[in-house]
Amino acid sequence: MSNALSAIERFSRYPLGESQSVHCPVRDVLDRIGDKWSMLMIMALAMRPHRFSELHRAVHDISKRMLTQTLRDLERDGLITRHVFPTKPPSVEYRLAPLGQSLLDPMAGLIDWADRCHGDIHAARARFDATHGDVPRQVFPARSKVPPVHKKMA
Amino acid sequence: MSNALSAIERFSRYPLGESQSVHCPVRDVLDRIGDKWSMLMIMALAMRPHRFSELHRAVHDISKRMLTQTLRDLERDGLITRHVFPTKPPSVEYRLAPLGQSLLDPMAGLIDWADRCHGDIHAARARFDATHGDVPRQVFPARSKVPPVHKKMA
DNA sequence: CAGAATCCTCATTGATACTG
DNA sequence: CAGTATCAATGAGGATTCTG
Repeated sequence: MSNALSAIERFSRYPLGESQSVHCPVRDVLDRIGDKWSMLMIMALAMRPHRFSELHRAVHDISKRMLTQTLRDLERDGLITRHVFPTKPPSVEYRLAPLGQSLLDPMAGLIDWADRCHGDIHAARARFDATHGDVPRQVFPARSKVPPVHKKMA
Repeated sequence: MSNALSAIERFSRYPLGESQSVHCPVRDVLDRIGDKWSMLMIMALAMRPHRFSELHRAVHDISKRMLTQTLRDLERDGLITRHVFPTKPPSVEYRLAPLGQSLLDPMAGLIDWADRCHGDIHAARARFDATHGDVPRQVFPARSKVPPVHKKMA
């Protein structure tokens, strides 16, 4: 539980700010799996190869548009591979590339953490909401300016 | 490199789709650290406590608005704590809560992965772009409909 | 200094219709 | 089936201004 610091410190040699994710590994990884669907895709494909529709059914609250785009980005980054079988109708299978496999362990660590801690998190959240429910942080009397009429009126 | 599957499978017992991040640990963790700044904050605070402005300088391409909001969310979830020193001018210090500490190891695993693999990823990306540069996926002749004039014309 | 409040823009996503 | 193309809506995030 302390070798984490080594990674943190190694990371901290980067500017940490302003880097356009070119040098900063944190932003790099977040841009890759931090989006809404990539990690779900990786998870599904970790079990076994899936066809397009299978993935759609597995996640089923993703739109076809985002499914296509997410898979395309993952393929582009070399995390998954795409195999087209020229049947009729066509059938396309996606599988985890070795690079994607190498991501499974780090991801599993994160999932384990989420599993262990989501209870504490929800508890903390409930506590926070109960405490700071009102009184946001400081109390600004909200000097009356203009009545909040704020409609763009097409 | 195989105990990852245990986590994956444990995860796969969840519906995987449609869950509003209430039951799905993957979405849970992504909603928490998958945003643009949370992980950076955790990293910075992993080294030592920081004051508001210190964090702003450390990241310095975050706006004060997002800095405030991100810190607030992290505090709400119990990952960091906030200590107000009633000096003049006020000074507020943020530190990692135990719950936040527990996240360091999983995060470090991810950072390590990013460090090791971003080279391969960029290579794969360049390869993909060179290959599929045009010819997106299938070749649709793009039946001429309307010229792509598509400006909202305020 | 450490935020809050307001406004506004653009990127991400969803919905729909179409195709080989 | 496995996408593509287009449009519409949402929401995250930035810029600015104000306060104790």
